[in-house]
Amino acid sequence: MAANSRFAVAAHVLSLLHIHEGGRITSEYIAGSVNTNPVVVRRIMGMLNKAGLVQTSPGVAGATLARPIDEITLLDVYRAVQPEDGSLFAIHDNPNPDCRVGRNIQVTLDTAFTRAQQAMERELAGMTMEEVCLDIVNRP
Amino acid sequence: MAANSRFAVAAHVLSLLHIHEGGRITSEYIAGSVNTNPVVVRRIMGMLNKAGLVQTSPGVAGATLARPIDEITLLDVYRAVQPEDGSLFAIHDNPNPDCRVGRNIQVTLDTAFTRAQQAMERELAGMTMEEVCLDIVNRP
DNA sequence: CACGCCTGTAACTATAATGATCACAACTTA
DNA sequence: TAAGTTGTGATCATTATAGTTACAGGCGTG
Repeated sequence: MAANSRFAVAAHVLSLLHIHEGGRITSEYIAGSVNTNPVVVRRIMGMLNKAGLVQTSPGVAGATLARPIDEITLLDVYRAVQPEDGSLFAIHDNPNPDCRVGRNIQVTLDTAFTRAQQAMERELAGMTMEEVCLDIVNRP
Repeated sequence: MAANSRFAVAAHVLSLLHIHEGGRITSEYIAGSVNTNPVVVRRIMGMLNKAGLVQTSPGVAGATLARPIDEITLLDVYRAVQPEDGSLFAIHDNPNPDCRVGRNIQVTLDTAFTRAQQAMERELAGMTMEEVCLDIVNRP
């Protein structure tokens, strides 16, 4: 469970909120669908709330989507639940500045890694939660 | 240090091997440039060896590139040092099969996540270690 | 208004990945 | 043979994540 499944859980939560729109589903109900603990759901809903994707109110069940479902991209969801600096790849610290490779490797790799990450993010930005929900309801 | 910097270290190692081609650099020398422990370097060289990117011999210093530097892509390097199943994003286990969302979320997200990962990998596949080395030596 | 339900959070635990380090067997070469 | 090197197992510290308990505070219905 060290792998980061928050992205997937967040997409799951948003799908449920959309499909049950109007109703009032509790974190306990959502947790039952995700198969996890209600607190985990509330934590992720908190991140989605901070990111402006949903609106929640303390004490009242049933968060609402803060935006039309077709205006929430997977990139929005991904970024909402990434607390770190958002870098997909890490670069080792303090390479030897007395070595030409050590001196320049960080800048060089940062450029390359950024390109790769942006390609991934462009793809995520091209998919919306509406498509995800449609795909879900069109399956048996 | 939980972030995975093996990809960056592997690129660093390959750059050193190319730039010092013909010479015999030890894992200790490489570790000095990377700023880590020689054992860490040897382990990563072992993965590069298994992936067919370098050739090493027990007891003898100075691994050699197993392929021309311009035929080693960053995707090759990335894959060489990813021991896991290679998935960029994790999906939570055992969602509730009695719920339409829980029943289908895994397949749906797997499709979307695969698309994003493939976009990233295509970008990595478009960059070679030759370009990385050129960029390094062209810097002060 | 009182009670019950729900959210938001802090605190703690368990698990896993990673990197650093020590130790040592096996191999190469001078 | 001796020195140096690789390959690898074992251990430890650090960190991220998820699961869980506990509880303060908000909300709404009776």
